[in-house]
Amino acid sequence: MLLMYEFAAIEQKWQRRWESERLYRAPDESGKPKYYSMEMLPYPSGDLHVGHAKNYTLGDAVARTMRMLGYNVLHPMGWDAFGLPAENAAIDRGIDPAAWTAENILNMRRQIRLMGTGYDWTREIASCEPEYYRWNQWLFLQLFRRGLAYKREAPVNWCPHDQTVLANEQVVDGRCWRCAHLVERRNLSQWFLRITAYADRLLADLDKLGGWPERTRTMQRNWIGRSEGANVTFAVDGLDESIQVFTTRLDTLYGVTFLAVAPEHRIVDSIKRIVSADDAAAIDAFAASLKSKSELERTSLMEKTGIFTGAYAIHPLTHERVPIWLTNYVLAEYGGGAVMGVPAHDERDFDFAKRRGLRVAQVIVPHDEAVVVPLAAPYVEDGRLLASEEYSEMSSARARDAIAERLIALGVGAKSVSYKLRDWLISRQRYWGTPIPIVHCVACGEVAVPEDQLPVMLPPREFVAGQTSTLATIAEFIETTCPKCSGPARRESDTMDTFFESSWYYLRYLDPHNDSAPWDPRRAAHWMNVDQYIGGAEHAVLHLLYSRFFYKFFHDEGWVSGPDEPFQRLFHQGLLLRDGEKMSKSRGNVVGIDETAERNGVDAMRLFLLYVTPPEETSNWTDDGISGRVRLLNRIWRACEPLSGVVGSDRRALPNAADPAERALLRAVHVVAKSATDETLSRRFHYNTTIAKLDELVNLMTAASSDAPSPSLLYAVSVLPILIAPFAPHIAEELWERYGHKSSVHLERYVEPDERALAVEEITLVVQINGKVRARIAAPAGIGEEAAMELAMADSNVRAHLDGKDIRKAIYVADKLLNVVAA
RNA sequence: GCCCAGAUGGCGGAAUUGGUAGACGCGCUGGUUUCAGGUACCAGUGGUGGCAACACCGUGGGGGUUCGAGUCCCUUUCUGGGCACCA
Repeated sequence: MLLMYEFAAIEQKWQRRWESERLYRAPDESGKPKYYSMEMLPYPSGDLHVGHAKNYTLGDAVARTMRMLGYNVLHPMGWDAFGLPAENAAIDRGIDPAAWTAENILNMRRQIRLMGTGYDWTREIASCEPEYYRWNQWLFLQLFRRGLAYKREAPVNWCPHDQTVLANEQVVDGRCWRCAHLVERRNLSQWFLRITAYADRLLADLDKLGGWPERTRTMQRNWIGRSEGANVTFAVDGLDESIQVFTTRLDTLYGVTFLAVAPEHRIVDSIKRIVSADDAAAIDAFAASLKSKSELERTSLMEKTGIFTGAYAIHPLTHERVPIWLTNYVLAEYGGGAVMGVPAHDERDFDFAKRRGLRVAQVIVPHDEAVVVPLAAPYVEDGRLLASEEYSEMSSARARDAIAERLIALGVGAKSVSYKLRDWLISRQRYWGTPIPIVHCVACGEVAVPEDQLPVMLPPREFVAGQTSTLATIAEFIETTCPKCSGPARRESDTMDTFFESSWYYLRYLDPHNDSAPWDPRRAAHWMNVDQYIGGAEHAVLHLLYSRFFYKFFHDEGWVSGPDEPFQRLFHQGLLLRDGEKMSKSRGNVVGIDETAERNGVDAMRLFLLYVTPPEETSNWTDDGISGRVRLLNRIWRACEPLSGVVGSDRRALPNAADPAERALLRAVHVVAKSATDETLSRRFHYNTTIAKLDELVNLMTAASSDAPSPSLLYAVSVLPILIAPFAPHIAEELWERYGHKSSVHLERYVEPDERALAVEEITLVVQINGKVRARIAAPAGIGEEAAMELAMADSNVRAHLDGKDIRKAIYVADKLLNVVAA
């Protein structure tokens, strides 16, 4: 009978024991250096599949290796438990979202344990629990107190399917990030967080984040979108009011032939009063036609349109009259919602001017051109100014400064910086979320719920299948009294964007049961920052930006200390596909955790996920692929288990060996140890190469097995469980126990790579002639150039290729290569 | 359109700093063992030629630097991702 590794019983046995012994608990006090390692917390949607396992297995391997390298590792897990899927399930089926969520958490916690992960479950959190969202509300109140949370009416993104507004970051290609329906534009009064107040710091501090993927930093940079330029004030002819435009190209100011204004601009109402009734009617009609269109529809999807208002602005320097147009392509929310139209030097203005027959006035020419020729396309580069009064002949760069000075002196301009980043809209017109702790009083206005009245509990409600509703419909929740004046008042009926909860949960893990503060700053001082954060790249401008904003706020408030960035190192794992396709229920190609654990075992699954590609790459689940890892585990079992009575702690000292095969075996052990250590400490996490080296080791062990095992084989067998513990924790633990050890292999120190064992005595000397390999000769390590040349010349193939040629020179790379240059 | 990352056997990948291209695994081919086997063991497996020794070709295409290039430079094609009227 072949000896087979009976994974099912063994894996269960150890998962139970780890749990009952709380093996992975991270004490707040320890003599060891701390290491905070975390994966993005999951939404409890139902079932986990092997795609989730790829993420958690990587994080687990990292945490386990760091623990075995001597760190006090904090590796927590929790649940991002508020959100729309639960509410939608509740509406579909007429059930309670809390119950649905609790059931899913139960199942997913079981599945995460089934993966053999080593989390500190004593720190588990769920964001839908009052103990958690109470602090969510508390943090909101602190933001409110500082003026960083405010309510205002603004054009916002409305998803007609999900029946709620969305943050800018949650609109992807003009569509709702969750349900992919086209987003509409609505003017609504909503709660915002003033993330723009932190725009400069969020941008500048990206440079500190050397441990982040460059592409993620670039995405955040682009999202924040800082532009340096100037504001210019254009008076409106016939009005006391003016229009301010933002431009980065002040050097083109003399090329302005029109002003383009968003139909939402404040000036429009005033303009209607000074133009003809026909013009006013046309303005209204144009504004109405764009009113509900989203930014995407108005800009990317539509051609440029616009109407002349009938009014004129006055150019601040030339005092010429400039027609004011309303257009679809000017964004109301950026740069003041008005643009100076310079068709000669801007693609968009050129396009619009051509369509509407507006004048094109060239004022910049390339430095090497003397004359103005009719433009077939706008000239958008810097150059030399023309037709610009005293600024003519200046370079663009100098003119920008000179014109800015003049405008400032005249009081009609100022240098200015604009950002694409907009304030974070956090109101959601949905039930299953954190209630915003504000009361609207007729007399007092917006009043914060006093902190001692937190949490504002999410009221229970009946869900009837097919029926949507929000907190606004629950009268006993809405109707209240004002905390200030005790007069009649109404509670805020919106709940918070769930990204609010996930912007600070990494701090709650540090102090999950604290009922007087969201966390103790001393704990934060000890554990922060997160040393390694692992999660998907899809959060690059969502969670990862919001969290940075929150953390900077906390830092300013003195609640956290040290660097004002939460995540020192970030790693994005790649997707996991199934046979080249995305896993999804509708395709029916989802590989579940349970069935995989049952068929192949968890250790095999973990090894496969780490082995198939480097972790940042998209990888592909195949049933054939995992069988290779099942085979590896069986080979490990057969190499080690029969010797379990022979090996014990006395076999763990590195033996001396003279025999080349034994030396190779010892070396293979330490090659694995070095690889695992290096891949972890370098944060490259390419455990695929570590496991390939493990394959080589096991191949050597299989070849070396005999009735009289050598000291080197016994050594390899005795330390193998330590080597594989981070990757295949169950089989490692089982072998360890069978060797007679009383405590867990996961409490052992990892095998320290030994230079003596890694040293090679014999090398392969590669002999090249003119760069082509002509011989490979075994040679002792440390051989000198002369001796190497002698060996090479003794080789018949080398001599044949050198026949009749003069040796010009030789390049010798120690212990590797000798290249003879000859002609 | 702009920005970023890639392209290596039938497949996933290895080669971290210019120095043996294809480690390791999957698949495939042949064999051994077994009453039996999707899960064992052994051997082979980039292409062409050759009994072999060996030779030539080979890391998307083209060019270059170098004694030597998957790796560096220029250019080009394709793939993936992000941004996309931000004035």
